[in-house]
Amino acid sequence: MIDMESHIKDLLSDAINSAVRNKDLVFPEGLEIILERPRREGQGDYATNVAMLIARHWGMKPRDAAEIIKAHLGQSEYVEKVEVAGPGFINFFLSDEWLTGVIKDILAKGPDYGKSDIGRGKKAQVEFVSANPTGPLHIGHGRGAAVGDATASILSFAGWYVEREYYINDVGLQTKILGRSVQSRYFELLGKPEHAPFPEDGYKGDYIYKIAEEIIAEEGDKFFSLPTEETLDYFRDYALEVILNEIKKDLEDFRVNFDVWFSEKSLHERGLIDEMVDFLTRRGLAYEKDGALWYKSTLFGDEKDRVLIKSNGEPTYFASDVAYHKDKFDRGFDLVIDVWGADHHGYVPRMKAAVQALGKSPDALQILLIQFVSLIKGGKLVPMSTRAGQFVTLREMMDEVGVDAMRYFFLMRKCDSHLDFDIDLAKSASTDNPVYYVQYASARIHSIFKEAASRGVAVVDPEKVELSMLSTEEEKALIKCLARFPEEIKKAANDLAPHILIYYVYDLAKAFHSFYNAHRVLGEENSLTNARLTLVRAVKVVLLNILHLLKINAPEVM
RNA sequence: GGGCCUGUAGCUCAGUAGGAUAGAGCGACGGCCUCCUAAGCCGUAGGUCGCCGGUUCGAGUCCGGCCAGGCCCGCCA
Repeated sequence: MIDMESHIKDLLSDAINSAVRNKDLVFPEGLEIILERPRREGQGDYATNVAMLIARHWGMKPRDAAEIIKAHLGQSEYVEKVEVAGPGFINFFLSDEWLTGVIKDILAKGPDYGKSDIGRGKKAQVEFVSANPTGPLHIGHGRGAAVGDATASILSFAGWYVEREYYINDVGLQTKILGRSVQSRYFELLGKPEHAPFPEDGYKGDYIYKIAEEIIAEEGDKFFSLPTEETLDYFRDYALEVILNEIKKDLEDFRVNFDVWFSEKSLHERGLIDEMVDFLTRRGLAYEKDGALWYKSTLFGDEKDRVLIKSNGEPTYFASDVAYHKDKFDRGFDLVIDVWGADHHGYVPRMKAAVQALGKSPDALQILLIQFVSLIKGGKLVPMSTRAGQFVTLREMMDEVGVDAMRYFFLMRKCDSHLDFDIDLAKSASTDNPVYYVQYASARIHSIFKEAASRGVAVVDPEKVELSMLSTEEEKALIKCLARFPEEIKKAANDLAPHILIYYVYDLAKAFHSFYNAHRVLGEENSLTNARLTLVRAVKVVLLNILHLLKINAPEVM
């Protein structure tokens, strides 16, 4: 099966070239032929505005240029008709041969249908979630997890080599506060709260008590006799490990698996921060002022220079991050994608500036900012505040609404749009719920095959099926929808935008449901039943490919 | 004060490098199961794309200025 888009582009550029020769015209410098898919019926399957772009160079009206190009177009068995329309569009109507070719192509490729090679095997890394291991994941992390994971899957499907990575902030002030919080609860539970007062900005959640209880169960009161400063590291390390394990389990149950768990501590232990500082200093990109070491990020568009090493000798969080990103690029990634909460957006310019200091294009780092999620329950906003320890955890949500609905809802919107997550809607087994709508298509397809088997209708080799019998409006619309999948993958990969696939899979389910309601697959005359059954097989392939990619279940029965 | 994101139908949102008559879902209204799952389908209504100006053959899309909402602006992490 040929790539229809490039086929039509070839036809067009050949036509323009021969028009240029015949009519003694010029071929405009840098002209690029763009195809689009017209929204409206009657405007063909593909359209181009190239005549409108070229008209000025040829000194004629757009429609006249379009007619000249059309007159020079070569024949193609896949193109049924070409029309000049509107202000000067050239519309291509594809033939029935093309439609049947789509179905055969899908069934031949199966799970590979829709794959692309636009990544050309280059290395991409997606770093996401990376929540501090100081407490359980909440729903905001869930959205980042879904978006990061789906983005990675899409890139992989589009021909990139992809790794998923989680950055563990296992050093620094927050971990110390965590340690103090647990230590304090430990003494509190043992009736000696005065030994270690609860820190002012400590972690107040119940999980801190649980960890303290575990320690009591394992170690009893053995820390009574030791100075609290000496045992702090124990409490901190213990808590970090417990919490990180919970995070890992939450993510696994959310169907996210990381290739690399990268410890910030290891950056320090391997001396990578000093190495980075040397690197910048040697290049004249760092200077001392007020006893601190500063990075000249203003050279690369940041609004002010940033401190790398504080006057007390400690590196800033930013320094760790620069060293971390240097390490990412040192590991050979061509594209590094960071998924951050949108509240970190002010951090983007300095990170981009850092990437340039490392000698990379700022585009080698792409940052996806994940906007906040508002939970709606009973039509009302669920109040949430991390500071007050009042938040809904990822685990609670998974238990309440299920992973399929969560992943679908988190992927449903552009990641930089606020998301209203309607819990009642996500849970409802009703027509309103888009997850069920899409999954219902899967269940119906399975039901057709089950019924076919019980009626003794065999699956026939697509080459031996009269696919030309698929001639109704709904059938053609469904096939055209199937044919869009590879393009949707490319779009989603280029834009790092999983929501494109959610919109597409919804369209596909809609086209299928329309077909299903308008026509019967089984019980028709043999050749028609075979043709429709073959079409349904193709729908199943595409539907499953998408749902697998997004890690949403495709139930056989609902 | 500066910066980033958002502003499209009653609600929630799409909208391809600037293209043709503005797109879905929900909600509202009206139809469709003797039949492979009605968790479905079909139809109707609903819009000065926040406001004003500019760029051009053409602007929801690009530029400038306002307005509204959210977020950020530390030798915190």
